[in-house]
Formats: sequence, structure tokens, C-alpha cells
Amino acid sequence: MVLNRRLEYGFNGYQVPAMPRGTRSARRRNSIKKNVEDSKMHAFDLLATLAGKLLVGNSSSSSSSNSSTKKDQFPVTDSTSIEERRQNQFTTQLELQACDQASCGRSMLDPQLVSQKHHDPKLSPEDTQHPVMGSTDSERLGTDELRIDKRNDETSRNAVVEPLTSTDSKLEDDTQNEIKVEQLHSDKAPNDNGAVMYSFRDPVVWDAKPLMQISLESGAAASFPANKDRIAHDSLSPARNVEVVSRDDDEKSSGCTHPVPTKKSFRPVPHIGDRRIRKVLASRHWKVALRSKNEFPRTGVNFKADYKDKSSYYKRQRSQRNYPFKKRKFFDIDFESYSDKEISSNAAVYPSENHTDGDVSAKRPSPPASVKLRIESFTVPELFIEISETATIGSLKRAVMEAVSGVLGGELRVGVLLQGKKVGDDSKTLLQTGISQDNQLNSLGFALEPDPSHTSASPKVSSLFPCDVPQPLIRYPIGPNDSQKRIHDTLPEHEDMNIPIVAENDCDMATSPVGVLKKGTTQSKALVPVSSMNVEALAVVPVHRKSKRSEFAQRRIRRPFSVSEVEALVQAVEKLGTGRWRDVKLRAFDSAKHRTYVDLKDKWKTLVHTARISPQQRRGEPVPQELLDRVLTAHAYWSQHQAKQQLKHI
DNA sequence: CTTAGGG
DNA sequence: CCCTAAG
Repeated sequence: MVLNRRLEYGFNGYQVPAMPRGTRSARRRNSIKKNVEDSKMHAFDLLATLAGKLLVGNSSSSSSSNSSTKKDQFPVTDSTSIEERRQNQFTTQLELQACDQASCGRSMLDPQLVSQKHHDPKLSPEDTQHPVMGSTDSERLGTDELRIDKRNDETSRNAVVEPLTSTDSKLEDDTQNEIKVEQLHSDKAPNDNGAVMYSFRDPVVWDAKPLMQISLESGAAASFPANKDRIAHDSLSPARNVEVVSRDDDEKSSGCTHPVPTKKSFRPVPHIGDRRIRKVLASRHWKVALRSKNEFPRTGVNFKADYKDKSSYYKRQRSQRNYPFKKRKFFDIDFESYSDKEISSNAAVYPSENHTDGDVSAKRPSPPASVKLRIESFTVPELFIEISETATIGSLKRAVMEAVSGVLGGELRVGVLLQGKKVGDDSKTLLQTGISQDNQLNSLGFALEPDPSHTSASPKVSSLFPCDVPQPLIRYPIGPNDSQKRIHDTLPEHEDMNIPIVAENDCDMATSPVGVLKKGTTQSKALVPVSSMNVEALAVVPVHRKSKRSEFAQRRIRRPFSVSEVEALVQAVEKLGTGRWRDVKLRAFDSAKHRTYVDLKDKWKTLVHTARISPQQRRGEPVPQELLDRVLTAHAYWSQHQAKQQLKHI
């Protein structure tokens, strides 16, 4: 097996999925002032929401959905504050298309761990000394038996950005999606005037090329969905507008019109390998999307308050994950590499019906017409990822995820492109700019650009950003279903493969060559999104500068212990006792890098608990009673043993 | 860094 | 799983 050869994946484009219209809120309505700046902000807003809940998945997943995902998902919060615009003249309807993207569940084919030594039921104190005997390699949950199949690469060739908030209910086909959209339209459009609808298109899959270099053809700009016509039709709702907007259901949210300030504590990071990364990531501070000029209600407050109360800290930290935008530390050198990200999008300006003759116009002299915008999707131009060849698919996913997060979570601002030209004047109205109902099929593009006000960290690099050059709009016309289907076709039966391909939630598990990875773990974690537009930046910021830990760690994905693992754990504990988790880890899970001794300790805790409750109350993969019995036995034994020790000490 | 526990 | 207080 190749040792730690590195793969570099360059993602030329990345389609941002449709916006989830979660239960809690992906819908909002804002009254806004209609000028270019606002358009940007809206686009940005959407992205902001999106940014917080992406999750990279292998599109190879043909498997089932898994509700367990829900636990790890980022709570969809109405993070998007309702911006109260002064003297709003127009109402903007923000409708986020539902995005119940099929969450590929994960089907864990538990690695067949072999060679588990027979466990000796007899426990003797001697055994507790040093497990000299019986600690053969095969005894470990090693990876010896596991192999990475070359085809594994296949998996990595496709990736999809999925909303992290995938629901159990999946959309089997586009139909449902469309239905929702339509409902949404018919639902609001008629009454709410001057609606500007933003609707993210379905998630698209990019199809990476095989081999080390994965890059996407940057397709030409704006390609509209096949159903564009229909969409346009749908949005043909009257758009006459009146000043005052009925805030009906908005009232509910009006209470929190102003976003709850997000605070983030900042604390020193201990150095502990993975943990360290996690911690860092966990403590990344989030920031509300900050717009230049204080126009943006969600003024990015860069809180760094410290919480003394740990519980509150924890909670807040969690809750903050709802916040779409994370703030990048200025002092983080990595910033540069992300700063020049751009996300372009395809958007169409749909004319609203010309109701110049309508009732509204009768009442009002010349009611400004409203424009309905449909943002097909934002595309993250390119991501550059470097990852160990022996990294697992799960790692790859994370890497991609982090890269994407880096792009979406950076200090960005939205740029507006009209017919390929950048619209610079933020004060102009849409009309003045040429975005109006008359301007039917002109493509309106939204691009993410580094926010000048935040690129101070690296003026040099940021200056390289070709802000004035309209970026090509990239699109990968693949419907969600197509993607599913296609990928499924592309990736043959996983069953035949040596490695169980875990569909959704990650999977380095025992399926990965963790052993090999061990030494280079940190490296494999390194990924640096690099803009294709900014070659120079590459020079300035070497790709392999893996140093800076990525700031986008999420809660570790849940990896239920397999029976084999439990078996190994029980066996180890029986031998070593309950107070030597480090040893247990070394002994039985040395090669399972994702199982820390704390994890093992926790697992033992739950095992004991599980063993004590009735089988009916147990959940998850059933653990053989035999094992549970051993758990209780061992637990009892060691508890007593421990007690004795303590007595001795006293 | 490890343990031990609470969340 | 996460987070921490204590060794």
C-alpha cells in the first residue's frame, strides 16, 4: 500500500445545495430596500444560512437514510435575522426552497474483525499487571485485515454537498421538491407583493475526475434548469407592491428581529493531536455575516467573551453552531487562502407581471415594480484539498467539508454580476442597474468575494483577487436524483468491495487504514482551499502549509460501536480494569484512531448502563447478552478491586 | 496527558 | 460525544 502519498484535489466548482427550509425557519420575509446592495445582502444571507449546515457526503451512497444524522446536524435556526429596514418600500419575500435532500444514511457494514482471541472468563489480578500475553496484533481491532481497495478512489470522485440538516423524510425525486416550490410560490406570491424570491436550486453534484487531481470543468455561465420555464411561470405572480407590508406571521419572529448576538469564547487550545483540532474547531468563533457599512443589521460582532460558567459556555457554544457564519480569525494565516474564494451563482431575473395597469398602479402613481430573483445556486469555484492517499473517505469528506466551510464561512461579501459585468455601485437601485422586470432573461450573478474590510491580514493576497473580472459562472447541471442515480451507477456494488463504504456519516471506522495513517494524521487533515482564480495566492500560501488547524471541526460524527468493538473493549477491560483507559485503548484500539480512551471509557459507561437496563430499553445495534454479562461481571470485579486498592491506600 | 464524571 | 476538573 502506498504510504502516505498525498492526493490533491482541486475542486473547480462546488454547487451549493438548495436551502433547507427547515421546520424552524428557513423562511423569512424581509422588508428591504431594493438596491443592489440589498440584493447582495440577501444572497449573502442565504449563503449564511447555508454555510452553517453543509455536510459533505459521498454521493456514492446508495444506502439508506439514517436518522441518527439528526443528532449531529446543525440545528437550523432562524439565524437569519429579520432585518428591519428603515422605510421599506418594498417587501421581499424570501422563500427558501425546501431541501429535504435525501440524506444518505449510513449503512455500516461492520468491518469484520477477525482473530478475536478467546476471552478467558477468569480474571486474575495477575492479568492486570501487564498484558504481555495475549496482546498479539491480531487481537487488536487492527486494520491488518482491512484493506483499502483501489476502487476506493471511486468514492472520492464524487461528492455532494448535502445539507447537514437532512431529514428523515427524503425526497425521492425532484417532483417533491418542485411541488414544494410551487406551493411556496402560490402560497405567497399572490398576496405578498413585490416578492423577490430566492430559491436555491437543488444540490448538484460535481463530478470529479479520477486520479489525484480532481477538478471540475468550469462550465460556462448561467445555465438554467430545464424547468426554468415552469419556474418562471410560477413566479409570474403579481408583483405590484405597496409600501406597507403586512408582517402577519412575521410577528412571531419580529420579537427577535435583531439577531441574538453571537458570542464566542476563546480559549487556549491544548495540544492533543486530534483532540486539539477538534477543540480548536469547536472554539472557532462565529460571526454574523458582516457587511461593510452598518447597514447590515446583523452587524458582525466579533465577540470574544469568555464564559466562566462551563455549562453555559457549552450550551452557547452549541447553540452558536446554528449560526451560519463563522468568523475567521484574523491572525490565522490560513485566512488568506480562503480569502480569495468566490462563489458565483446563477440567477435569473424573472420579470414580474406587468401590472402597470393593475389596481395598485391605480392607487399609486408609479409603483416600482418588483423583481423576482431565483438564485439557482452558488458555486464555489475551486477548492484545493490535499489529503493523504491513505486517508479515509470519511477524512476526505471532512476535508471537503472544511474546505467548503472555509469558503462559505470566510469573510465574504456578495458581489453582483449582471450580464457578466460586475455591478459596483451599491447605491444604485436594481432598476438603475438594469435589473428589472423588463430585463427579463439577463442573468444576474452573485459572487462571493473576499470582504476587503477583512482581508487586512493579507493585503497582498487579497489584492490579487480579480474583483473586477467577472468570474465565470459554473454550473453542474445534475439534479439531485440524477446525482443519486448516476453515482449509484458509477459506483458499483459496494458489497463487492473490501471496504464497506459507509454512505453517510463518515466512516473511517475500522474500515480505514488507520494504522498507516496514524503517523500522518495531522497531515491528512490538512486541506487548503485555494481559489483557482488566484494562482499567485498559491505561491504566497503554499498548499502544504498544513500547519494551521482547520477551524471547521464539527462535533465528531457518531460512530456506534460495533459488536466487534464492544467485544474487544470488554476483553480489554476484563484484563486491564476500568481505570486504565489509556492502556485499554493501546491494547485493543490502538489502530482505531477515532476511538480515544475517553471514548472507550464512555462506551464502557454506557455498556454498564445498557447491561443493567432491560433489553427492551436498549437501543441501537443489540449487544449480545453474553457480552453484557461480561461487562457486568468485569465491572463488578474491578469496582471491587478498585475499592480494595483504595482501602489499602488509606 | 489521563482519569473520572457530569452533561 | 463533549467538556472539564483534577491528578
